[in-house]
Formats: sequence, C-alpha cells, structure tokens
Amino acid sequence: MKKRRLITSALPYVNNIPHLGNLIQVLSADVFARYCRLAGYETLYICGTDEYGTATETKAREEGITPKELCTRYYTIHKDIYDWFNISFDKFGRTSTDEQTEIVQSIFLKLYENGYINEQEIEQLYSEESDMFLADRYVRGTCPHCGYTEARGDQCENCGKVLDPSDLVDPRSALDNSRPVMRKTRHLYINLPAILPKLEAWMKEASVSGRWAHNALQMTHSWIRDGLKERSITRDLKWGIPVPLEAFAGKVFYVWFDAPIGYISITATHTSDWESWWRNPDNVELFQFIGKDNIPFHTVIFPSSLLGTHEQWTMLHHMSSTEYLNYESGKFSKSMGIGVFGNDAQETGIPADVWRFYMFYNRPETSDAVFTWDDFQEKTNGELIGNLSNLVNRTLTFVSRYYEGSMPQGAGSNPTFWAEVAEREAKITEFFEWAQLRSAFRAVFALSSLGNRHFQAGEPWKTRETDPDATAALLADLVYLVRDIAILIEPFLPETARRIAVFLGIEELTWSMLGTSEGITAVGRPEVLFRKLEDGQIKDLRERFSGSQADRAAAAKMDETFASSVRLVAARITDVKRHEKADKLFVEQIDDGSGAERQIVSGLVGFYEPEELVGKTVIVVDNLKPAKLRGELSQGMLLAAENEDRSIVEVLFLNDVEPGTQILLEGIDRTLEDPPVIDVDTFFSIPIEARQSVVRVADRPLTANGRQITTERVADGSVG
RNA sequence: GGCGGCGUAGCUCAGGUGGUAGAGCAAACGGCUCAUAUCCGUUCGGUCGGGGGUUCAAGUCCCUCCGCCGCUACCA
Repeated sequence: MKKRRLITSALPYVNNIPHLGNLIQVLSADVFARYCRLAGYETLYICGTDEYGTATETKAREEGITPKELCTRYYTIHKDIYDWFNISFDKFGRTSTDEQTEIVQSIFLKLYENGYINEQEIEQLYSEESDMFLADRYVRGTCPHCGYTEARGDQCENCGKVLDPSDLVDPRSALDNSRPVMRKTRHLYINLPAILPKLEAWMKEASVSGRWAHNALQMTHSWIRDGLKERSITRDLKWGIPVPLEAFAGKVFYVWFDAPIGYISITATHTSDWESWWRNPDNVELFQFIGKDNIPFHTVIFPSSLLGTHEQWTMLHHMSSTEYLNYESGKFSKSMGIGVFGNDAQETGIPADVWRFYMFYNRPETSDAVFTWDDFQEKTNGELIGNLSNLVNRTLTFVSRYYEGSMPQGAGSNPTFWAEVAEREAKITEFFEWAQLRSAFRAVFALSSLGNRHFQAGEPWKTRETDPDATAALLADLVYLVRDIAILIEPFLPETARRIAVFLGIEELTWSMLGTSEGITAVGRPEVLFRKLEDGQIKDLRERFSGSQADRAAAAKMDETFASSVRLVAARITDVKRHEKADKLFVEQIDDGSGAERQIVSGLVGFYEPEELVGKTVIVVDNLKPAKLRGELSQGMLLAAENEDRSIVEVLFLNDVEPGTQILLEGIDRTLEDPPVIDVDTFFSIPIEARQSVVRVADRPLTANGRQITTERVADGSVG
C-alpha cells in the first residue's frame, strides 16, 4: 500500500509579484505532484498566499484600503500567474481565513499548556491619539546613532542600524504624528531551546529517511548552533490572528509563527477531512518545496511548533530546496524590476510549456543557475524541438503517411531496445521519487535521443519496401516510445503531453503504461508542437527585459544624476585625532564655511599622519547621511583617490579654495542648494574616478572655482 | 576585515563515502533525408582558479593565496 503524499510549496508573501526565480518552487512542487498522481499515489498539493503582517498592513494603510482588500487584489494576481503556468494545485488558498485562526490558536494553546510559551514584559511606544501600540516601523524619530530625523523604529534607513523603537530620540507616531508614550506591554515567546531535544531526536531520524540534502542539513545545524533562542511570537498589530488569551487581547501572532501553519489551514479550507492528511504520520509523507533561504523555518521553527504540542502531526519527510536562479549577468531583483516576472512571461507569446521546459532543464538543483536569453533559445530549439519534439514529429508523420495512420503491424517488438528503455525508465522513476527533477528531465531527453538514434539506425525510409515486416515492428516500437515519453514529460510539460496523447488516441496517461506495447490502434497526423524561437524575437525580448539597458541609460546620464544629488564642498581640517576605539580611523574637526562645528571620521591611519592633514583644505561630501563609525559621529566624508590595489591613498587637497566653496562638474555649473540626503550606497553608486590625474564623474572633470581637480600620486584610480 | 557560498572544456552545467575527468550546445569533418535546414556518426577541446600538504592514489580531504557573489563590519 503506497503512502499518501502531501506536497507543499513555500507560501509566497502576498504583495510580491513572483519572478521566474520565485516560480521555481511552485513549479517544482507541481511537477512532483503531477508525477505522484500519475504514479498512483493519493496526492494533495497545497499552497497559498501568506497575508498577515506589518508589510501588508502598512501598504493597505497607505492606499487607504483594508488589508484584506489589498490581499485579495494580490491574491488574484498570484492566482492568475500560477493558472497561466498550469500549476495543478489541489488548493491555492490564503492565510487570512477562519480556519487559519482556529488552527493557529489551537496549536498555540497546546504549546502554552505544555509550558513552552513564556511571557516577558517590555516597554513599547504607544499612541494615545490612535489608542494603539505602534509597530516598530510605525514609529519615526531621530536616530540616536546618526541623527537622521526620519529613522524608523525597526531600523534606521540612514545608517542601517537595527533599532528598538524606544531608542529613537524625539519619537512620533507615523500614523497620527502624535508623540507616543512609553507603555508597558507583554509579549509571548516560544521557548525553542526547551523543545530542542525533541527536535533533534525527530531530525536525526527524519533527515535520514527523508534524505535531506547535505546543504540543508548543514544550514540547519549551524542555525541551531548559533541562533536558537526564545523567539517572540506576538505583536501589537491589528492585521493578524488574535492571541487567544484574555491577558493578551488586542495582540496578534507574528507572521512567521502563523505562516507555516498556513499549509495546514489551507488544507482545512479544501477538505473537512484535513486531519487525515496532517495528523496521520503513519500513512502520509510530507514533501516540502522551498527556496534555500527558507530552510530553517521548515526544519526548525515549524517542526518545533508541532512537536511542542505533544500531539501527532505529519512532519516533514523530504525537503527539496532550490538554489537561486540568476538573470543574465546579475540577480533577479524585485525592487529594481530586473528579470522576467510571472506576468511578463505571459506577454511574450511564448507558451507556458516552453517556459516550464527551460526552468526544469536548467533548474538550480545543486547550485545557482543562470537564466540567459541566448541559452533559453538554444536549449529550446536544440533540445525541446530538435530532440524531443522532432522524435514525436518524425515518428508520427512517418506512420500517418506510410501506414495511413493505422498502427503498423510487424514482427513483434525489439527486446534489446525495450530492455534499454526499461532500464532508463526505472532510473527516471527513481529520480522522480526523490524530486531530483532536473536529473529526471534530462534523462527523459536522453531517452528521446536514444529514440532518434534508433530511428536513424533502423533507416525505415529505406527498408519500408525491402523489409516491411521489420520496418513495421520498428515503427511500432517507436510509437510506443513516444507514448512513454509523453507520460514521462507530463509532469513537466502537461499541455504537450496531452497533445501527444491526442495524436495517439489515448485518453489518459499513467505511469503503469510505461514499457508496455499495447493500446494504440491508430495514429493521427501530428501538428507541430512548438515553434522555434527566432533570433530577432530573442533579441527583442532580451532588450525588452534587459536590466543592462537601463544601466546603460543610467550611465549615460550619470553626470546629471551626480549634479542633482551630490553636494561636494571644500572644508578645512582644523583638528585631527586618532579614533580611540579603532585602528584605522581618524576623527577630524572641519570648517565647512558655515561656522558650525562639524566632525568627520576617515579611515586614513597608515596613509597620513595627523600633522599632514591639519590645516589642509579637502573635499567633503556635504549631504551624506551622518553615520556613526565605531561610536564617533561622522557628518560627511572626505574624498580620497586610491589606486587599484589600494597601496596608495591620496586625499584630494585643494589650494586657494575657501571653505564652503561648492565643487562642481565642468559644464554643469549649477550649485545644489537644497540637496537630498543620500546614503553611502547611493553615493557609491555613482563612480568618481581619477583618469590621467583628472578627477571625473562620467567624463566630466570636477572643478573648484573653475579649475579642474587633479591628483598627484594616483593617476588612475577610484575616488571615494 | 569577519562569516557563508562559489570558481570543472568557448557556453550552460553533472561529477555520494578519494582510484586513469563527463553531458548537451558551440566548432570541424563525414553520413542520411522520415522529420520544424531537422536527425545520425566522428573529431577537436580541460595541468578540474593558483600554490602547498595528507595519501600508493585528490576535481573530490587539509592549509594558503587569488577572483566573483551574498550577509556583515572600525569600508569610505
């Protein structure tokens, strides 16, 4: 009796539109689920959007709609994309449901009864105006580290320091601008260390029987080694699941606690019999498909939550974690809009099966992989069309042309050929069993290639009249091989498999048909399965979705960007001290002409002595967000040129330039009066270089009082 | 600087527990014509990032250096 298989793919966060890199997990689980169904396992594939949490609450607030409305909007986008890719979910649900509330609360209460939940009292900011505790990111104020006035309570966007909202100087509510007060609040923590012995006992066995990947195990172990502590599971938010304790009314669970439980609750929205899946470890195997960044949640946090209930749950059996898919020369990036997104794929006019083909042919199974348009074209034309599609086409065309579409009747099948096929099919099945999808897929193409060789070696176009009996037998073998290939690719290319089945007059493909030679009586004239990807088409797509094109455009106007975002001024160094707690840093007092005191920190120890700097006039980035370097405030940054190996660092000194003078780009002589505050990354995104001893941005030299700024020792190098 | 990952043929990638380097594509040549100028065969091609070590034997283990990516820092 085969076990039932419960399959999940990581729940995508609702307000992210998935790109090809994200789609891999959902597609992988789909292939596995389709395989399991064909192979006769009772299968359930569950996924859905993860909806609770501050991110959606904030975004909904900004747009003036309810979080639920926002989620519904995005849920539809997700669903459309997955539908287009033919993902065969048994249920694609969402986490904002009554079932989720009920199950999360009951799991929590079990943990609570079993003593794995602790509470701690902390002080948090509270808005009396809005009558609510403020989530970390709803508090704004002045960063205690760098002085940035718009710092958020969770993290200062300026200096990047992780903050506690209570650290903020002069805090205010981002909702109503009122001044929040400190108020005591209590939060609940799950005691993961207390559950650890159970977790380890379970993991020791599960990781072996489920054949967890080496890297997943290693990641889990290191996570346990240096990170396992009590984790807070509640928040003072509205958009979430209420904590079912009177003393905690008004609080909700933190998303990471409830999200994995979404797998269970979504099942519950699909069938009232959900416990037969999730509370049935003896008969159900759980396969989870995730990205490599998600491993600890599925190996530690979620299992711990379940183990802590002291009840029976269906726990993770096999985990398939994919690596990253990169795009052309870089990474897929949601924030920067780089790459191909789910909705883009639809608009290319390229069928879903072709996308699916390439995603699996090049699935990032054991290491990161790269999506390139050239490779996409090459693999599609060469393998999908030249190899597999061609075998189908040449075989079926031959039969329908020379045998009027009826199944050739010959001297019986070739046992040597079928022995080889059977061996390969067994291997492919084994790959499928452990979700080694890419290996399985490639092996199918190798099998197809074998078919092409068999066809070629048999030369039926020659023997058709000289030895009709043998020729008919050969063709019959090939037709059944085509049928087998249709079965084997169904999980990957469902639409294509269905079309081949139609040519062969087969209603339903199943794994048990593999290797058999019966059931087909007639062959229809096949239509071409795929159109080749043309050079011009690929070129257009590459340009349309090219990040580098945007980069080129940006580079072309880099000087403009610089002129409108970076303000450089001359400043005189009045004092230099060694930083007491740092080996490489000087702390300089400077006069920037404004009369105000100003301090900057520079990593010049070893390159300059203090007396070489005092009294000199240097160039300072004026509108850089202040930062604290090893405890000392740095309000700006001085410019220095360095050669390639950083063996020479040359501070850019100015002669006869008054402090406060703005440094300009030649040809763009406009001063910047009210510059935006920029962070270091923004600053460094615009390269300043020394070329032939002239300091430039793009090709424009920097000038002070109309004179070009030059270097003495570093003729060519970068400036920062 | 620290932690993690990676570096295998022109390209995209395979290579549990160490035992004479693999696939596909690209390139060159030849063959075939049933098939979407497709298919089949042959050849070419790598001191497995550099160096050192352990071993009878290392792409595979250890050390070190270099380069790239991610996170991070007294980067700037």
